[in-house]
Amino acid sequence: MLKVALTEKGFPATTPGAWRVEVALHTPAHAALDDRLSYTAPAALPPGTLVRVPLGRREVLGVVWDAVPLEAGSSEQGAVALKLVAAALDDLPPLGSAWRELVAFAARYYQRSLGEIALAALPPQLRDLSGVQLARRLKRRRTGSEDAAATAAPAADATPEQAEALRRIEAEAGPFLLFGSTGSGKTEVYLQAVGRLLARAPDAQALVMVPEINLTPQLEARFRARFGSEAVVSLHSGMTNPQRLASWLAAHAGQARIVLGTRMAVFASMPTLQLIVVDEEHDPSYKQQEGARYSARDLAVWRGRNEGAKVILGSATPSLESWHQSRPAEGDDPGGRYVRLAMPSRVGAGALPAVRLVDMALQPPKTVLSAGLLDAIGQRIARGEQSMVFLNRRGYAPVLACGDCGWKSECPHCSAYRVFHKIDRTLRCHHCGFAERVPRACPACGNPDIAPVGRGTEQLEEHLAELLAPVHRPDGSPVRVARIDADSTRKQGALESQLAAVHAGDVDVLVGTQMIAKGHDFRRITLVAAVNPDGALFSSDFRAPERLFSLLMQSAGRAGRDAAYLAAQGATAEMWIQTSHRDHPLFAALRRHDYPAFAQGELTERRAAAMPPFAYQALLRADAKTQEAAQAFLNAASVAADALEGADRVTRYPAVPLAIQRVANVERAQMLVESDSRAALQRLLAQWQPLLHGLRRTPEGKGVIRWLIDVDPQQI
DNA sequence: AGCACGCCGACT
DNA sequence: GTCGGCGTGCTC
Repeated sequence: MLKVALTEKGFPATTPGAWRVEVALHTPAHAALDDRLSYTAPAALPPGTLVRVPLGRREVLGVVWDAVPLEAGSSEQGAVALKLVAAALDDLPPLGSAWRELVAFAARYYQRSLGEIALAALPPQLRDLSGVQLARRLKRRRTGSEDAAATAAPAADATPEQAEALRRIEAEAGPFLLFGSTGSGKTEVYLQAVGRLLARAPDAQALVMVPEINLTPQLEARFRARFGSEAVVSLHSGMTNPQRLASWLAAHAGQARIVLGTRMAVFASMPTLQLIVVDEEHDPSYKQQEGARYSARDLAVWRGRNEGAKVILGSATPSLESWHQSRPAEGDDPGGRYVRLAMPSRVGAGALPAVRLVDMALQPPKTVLSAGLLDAIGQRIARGEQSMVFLNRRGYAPVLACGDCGWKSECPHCSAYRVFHKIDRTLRCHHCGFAERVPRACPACGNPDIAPVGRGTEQLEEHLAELLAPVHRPDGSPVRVARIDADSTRKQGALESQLAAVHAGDVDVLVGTQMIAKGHDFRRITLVAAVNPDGALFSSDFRAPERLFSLLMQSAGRAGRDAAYLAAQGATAEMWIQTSHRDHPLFAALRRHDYPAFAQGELTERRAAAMPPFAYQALLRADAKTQEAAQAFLNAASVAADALEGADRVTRYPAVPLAIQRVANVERAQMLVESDSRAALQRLLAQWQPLLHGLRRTPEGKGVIRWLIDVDPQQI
């Protein structure tokens, strides 16, 4: 550590080091500060070196971006007296140019500061570890990992479809969209693509991303079994800081051949990266929803092209962006930039489930579970099979209301209702977290008769247990209903143990939110039901149908995963959907498990309405003390943008309140900004940034708490 | 973002 | 009389 003999503190700034270094620091985007600050150093620090530098009264971690020699005696445009770099972490190899290019691109594209992205991409522990501690950590890593080179298990035989996909991945440049139905063995393609790479190139690295932390353990198990434990590390926010640091160091040093992780892993330093896999590429979780709002999937494609690494995007229901980008050439249309690889067949799984639509308009009013569905679940239980029931609403009931005076359980801090949780007798706001004990009587009029309105997973669980009480399992024992959602899995390890109970057959009916729709492979589930999916059909968010279709397809994929089991049971897998809109075209495509037809319909509409992927969008959002202040800021920003070059190519819509306009006593508004040219949109946003800083000082900026730009927003 | 400085209410 | 509320301003 500190091989460059860095000068003691208090060294006079008038006799600085011989070099001026530009350092990227975590300075927030809306602080009107440059994203690189200049310091002096007695030696040339190579770009990518991690340094500690003084900033105000504290000392922070930064990344050297550039170093230039200082002319002896020249007073360096004289403006600011430069401080000295306090320390360089030069035991660590500098971050490579490819990594810095990725960070720089992400900062530019998503309108954030360089240092914010750079520092967010580094393991948090680097920030507070001293050089000595870091050196010790590096040494431990090196000594601990010499053995166990290849305990690799042999690959399974590829099906003809898998073999063809692999052949094209080898032969063509990509990026590839691997369009494989649930159960088609996409993971096996990833495994073999990685396997071939590692066998061919002795030091190559591969990055494999999944949308959720919950999905990493099973993926990790498969990769470790195939390639040996030493080759594989994980990177996700569920790890402890020391674990994350260890994984990050192993990837940075090139020791880890395979990095598995969630969206943050797209920024992993991997000096010999040659393959990137983005599994379930359509999943909205790849878009970061706070801080720097980057899309890890889009960055993966950019990174792959920039570093010459192959990119595989995999999904059974691709995002419409990726689907459109992978369209084949036709007539005048040269086609998209991605190569589409289709794997329609399921491997070792039963036929896709039959989709049954229950017309809720024909059911008695207030029916939660139709008699037909209940009966079907009962039959499965009697045969020892399992069922899964989805409802995308946590808690017991979304609202508690007084029948006398009309009081409802509004959150005092948000424009939303507090959800009734029966288990701990609380009213909880799902937006700001405000929780109170359920009142005994109506707080407004004293009426003791207050009642839950609507239903959530807690109530559905209770309801199902009651209705199914007369049914018995094959051995005569009573029915067991379980629930998995964000509430039931709050404790560490709770999800794992609950999933294990389902696998062990201790559960007959599993109730849950979309959490259970993703990835988990249950062998004995033969029936899946969506109780009330209608909300998304007529949502104001144009992406809602796309998300619903994908969720229902994914859910359907949970049923009948094991062909041998289905055959032995003499069962057929079923997906039940309760809806009041059974003629909706979405369901027609779903019935046939026909994603291409669904996508074509949606894309036709999107093209006609000039919406993504035929237009490029960004949101300017403002948070303020009052809704008027938030909107005034946005409108002033819009007026200011008129003067910018190329403003005529970018449409700015009126400022509107967010769907939930107040959260934790902060009023929120946004403005949609749209163009048919990504470059034009980018140019405008880049020029807009300084104007927005300036606006904070004007009367229109009064009361504005913060503002932010969301490029390629997921939710509008 | 931190972390200061700076001017007004309830307590060791 | 102080401890501390968070409003405003600065960081090479």
